[in-house]
Amino acid sequence: MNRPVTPPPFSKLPRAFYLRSTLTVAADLLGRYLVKRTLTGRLVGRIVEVEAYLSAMDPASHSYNGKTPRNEVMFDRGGHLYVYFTYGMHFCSNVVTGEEGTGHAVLLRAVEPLEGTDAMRKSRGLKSSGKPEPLLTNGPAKLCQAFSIGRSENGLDLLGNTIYLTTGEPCPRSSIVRSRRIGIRKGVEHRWRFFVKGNRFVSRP
DNA sequence: CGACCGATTGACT
DNA sequence: GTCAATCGGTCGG
Repeated sequence: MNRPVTPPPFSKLPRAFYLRSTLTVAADLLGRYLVKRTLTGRLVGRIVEVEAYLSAMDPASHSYNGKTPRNEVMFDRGGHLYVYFTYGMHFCSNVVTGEEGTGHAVLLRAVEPLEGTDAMRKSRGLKSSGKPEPLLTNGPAKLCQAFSIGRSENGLDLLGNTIYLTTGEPCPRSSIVRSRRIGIRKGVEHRWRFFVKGNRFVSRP
């Protein structure tokens, strides 16, 4: 077998990708591929929507009040996965950015399913049908369910071989839309949400 | 400890 | 548009 982990022309994003400023990373995440390797195959999705959370300057961020048992992964070095449980039933996943101790992260809000869509449908509890549908992964908790991302994935290093991001198809700046984040009630809200213009897999237009 | 509540989703008026 | 589901994290007493 020995099938390559990242078949050309896609390669795993390097540590340096995640160590840049959070807003830069957020915008640059659009178009990249989220990959999860499982026992039965790969799950792949193209990132089309993200939100940045900026620690001490951001009342809406879990890291606003410093490190706690729940958010400690946010303070890891950039390139780790922060997964949290919310509303008693949902998981959401973030990419940690910046140097160790900063507490910044980018929430993955939506991806376009590219590979492993049958497994995603099964994980989502949806009936089989033909083409990939936005319902599979057009929300932060939906994509976690589709990719089976939960407590055991919290803290994973994205430079490992379980879950990682690849170069994918970087989104041209002209196709990036910036808006206020969704569902934020604390503090004065910022335009720290980024999504691919006109993409039908985005959670909300 | 008890109380409040959330970076959501899906069902429904 | 409204609203309940459901429970761990966080904070106040």
